[in-house]
Amino acid sequence: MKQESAEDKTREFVDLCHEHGLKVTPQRVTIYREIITMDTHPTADAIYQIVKKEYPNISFDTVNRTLQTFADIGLVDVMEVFGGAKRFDPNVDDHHHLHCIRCGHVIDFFNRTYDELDVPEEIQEEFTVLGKRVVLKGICKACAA
Amino acid sequence: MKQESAEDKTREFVDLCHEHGLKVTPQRVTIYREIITMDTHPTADAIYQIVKKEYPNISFDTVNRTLQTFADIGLVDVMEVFGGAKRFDPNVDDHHHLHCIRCGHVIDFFNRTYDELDVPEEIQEEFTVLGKRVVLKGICKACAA
DNA sequence: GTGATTGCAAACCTTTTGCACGCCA
DNA sequence: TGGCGTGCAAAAGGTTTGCAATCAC
Repeated sequence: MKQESAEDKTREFVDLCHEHGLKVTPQRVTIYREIITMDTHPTADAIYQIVKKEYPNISFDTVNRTLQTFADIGLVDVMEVFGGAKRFDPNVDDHHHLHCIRCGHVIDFFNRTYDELDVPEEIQEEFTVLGKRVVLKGICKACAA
Repeated sequence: MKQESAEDKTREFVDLCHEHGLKVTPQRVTIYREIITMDTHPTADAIYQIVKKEYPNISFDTVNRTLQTFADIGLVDVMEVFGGAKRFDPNVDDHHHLHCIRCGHVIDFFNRTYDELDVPEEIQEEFTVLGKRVVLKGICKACAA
């Protein structure tokens, strides 16, 4: 979790685009700048609604396609959801999820022990593990009340 | 994992329906009998295609609504998916998932250590944990080849 | 200049809703 | 018999696709 200035972030973004042969368009920059400040798991439409304020002419398709592109280059994750619209996770650092089965919300949490979970030999033989996540299912405080 | 005869299973199902005030209809019995034999994570449509063979007049809606009903009474789980159609998990025992980011398939696996993972105090204070699952993200053997 | 990207529209897929009929309890 | 459950049809919601115009390199 290092602090970076907005310019650093933008430079990083430009580099990443070039690495993957992607053009740096104002639409992509705007979307990028919006999502990196989010700590929720927005749908494409939610991002579209926010980006539209700064860039009124942008189309939903551009936002949606850009998010797919960002997912392809590892800039965002596509989240596991339980029905409904696809959600994107701007936080690609190791983290875990609390999933409230009542309201459906997914809350991020961090836990070093879970990050360092051992993967059994027999699974590593059959499957190349790239990341791991613990999902806790239950009832959040708001819903319990 | 105890073995049970088909009649045992059906009796169990009838009991469960009565417990929840649900009527035992031939459609529900047929769907139930089909899904308990599955070890995959079918979509509603996949189940519809299979059930239709045995019960040609059944409608997709009935299958879909029945699956929701089954999910409500804990007979199946609604799976977390990464876009696309909702998937149902007929296996409600504790288990974990391998998620192949290339083909999108999700493979079940069982692991006692993961089942017994400790949940940190500070989370239990904020969140009533009902279940836990480890999701390993990576590349499956078929896709690696 | 040229190929990637955008914006628009239509198509597609899945899920949800409303309603009349039928069947289980 | 009463009310839940079913089947059909339409609507809604989200994603994908095709194409012409535009823009970054």
